[in-house]
Amino acid sequence: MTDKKENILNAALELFAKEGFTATSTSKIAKKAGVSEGLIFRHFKNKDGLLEAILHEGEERIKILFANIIFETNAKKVIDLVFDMVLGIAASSDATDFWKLQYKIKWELEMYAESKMEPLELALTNAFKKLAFNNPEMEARSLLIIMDGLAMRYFLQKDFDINSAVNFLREKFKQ
Amino acid sequence: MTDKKENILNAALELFAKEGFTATSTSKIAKKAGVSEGLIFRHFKNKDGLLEAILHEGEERIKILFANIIFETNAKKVIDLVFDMVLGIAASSDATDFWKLQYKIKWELEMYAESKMEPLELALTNAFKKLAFNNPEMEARSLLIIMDGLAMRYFLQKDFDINSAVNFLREKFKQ
DNA sequence: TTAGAGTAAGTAAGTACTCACATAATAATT
DNA sequence: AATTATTATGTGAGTACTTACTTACTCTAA
Repeated sequence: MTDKKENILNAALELFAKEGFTATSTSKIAKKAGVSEGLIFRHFKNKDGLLEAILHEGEERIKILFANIIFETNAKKVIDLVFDMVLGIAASSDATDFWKLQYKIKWELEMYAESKMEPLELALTNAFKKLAFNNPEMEARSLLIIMDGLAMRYFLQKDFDINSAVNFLREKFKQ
Repeated sequence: MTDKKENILNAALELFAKEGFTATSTSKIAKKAGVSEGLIFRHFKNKDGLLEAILHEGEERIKILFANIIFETNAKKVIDLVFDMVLGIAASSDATDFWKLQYKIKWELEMYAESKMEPLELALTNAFKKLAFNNPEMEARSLLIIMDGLAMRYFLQKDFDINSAVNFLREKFKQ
């Protein structure tokens, strides 16, 4: 991958996350990346292709992030790691941009990729089963719903205290 | 309010909720509403003004919806009514469009109006206090976070079973 | 020498918005 | 009551500008 191609991907990620996909023009991306507008179309065919490339890179990233949780055998730790993941995203500004884009795209283009979350949901179900919860499937699903709620607040509500919210909810899943 | 003005508001609500604010052009709205494009600007000054008018109508609607919950004195019922509200939104297709817009706009324009939810959060805090929960503030906040998570899934995940999710989570807040 | 990386200057189709003008409803004045 | 003046509602054709995308071209490295 050439430098300029990477510049385009970085600039697009940042702008899409900040302004949204439709509101970000290819000329804005080119300017930010320091390249000619035509180069975007040389490398990615069209604007959709550029988004696809970013999302594809993202999938790899998500896989790696999830792998650490999925391969954990201690049930209690699995649940804890999911909460830690949220705090981890909030701690890294690079990860924040990336995850914000994931959510923004979900709302703007209405493409909820359930399959992406499936392995995590399965790992959680298994963990709750081990801990003898009497509805492990729903318990796992609920936890992921809560994650979405937390993410939403974190990204959109300026003064949101994610740490205290995460720690409180963590306790709710302990007994 | 004239018929044509109302047509514009309805068409815009539907299109904004479906396609997003930026992605919806004023010409599309005019066509759907069956009016000339110029009339939009006569009535609402500009595209932002049109959105503002829709959002303002929405605020009144939210106030009415919340009032029923806030004036409930039975603590257990307050919590139950919040869950009922979510199911109510899912049951009415008209309410669905309206609430979907609220969320879409949040993400697209990144304006999270915390103040809108404040009275509801207060009522919930009070309810949890009455029920002797030992962190009623966080309990209330968590419930609203969960509502956001539920809304997100309902609007974006096609096969999401909101009824079973709501009923399961309802139980979690009972003891 | 040939393919990929890169650019500047285009393109047609849209974008939000304006303006001159027509008509309908309301108010004021005879 | 009848006429006039004034506003509010509505339109169609236009505006300047932006949009995603193309094309013809140059440069560079293998």
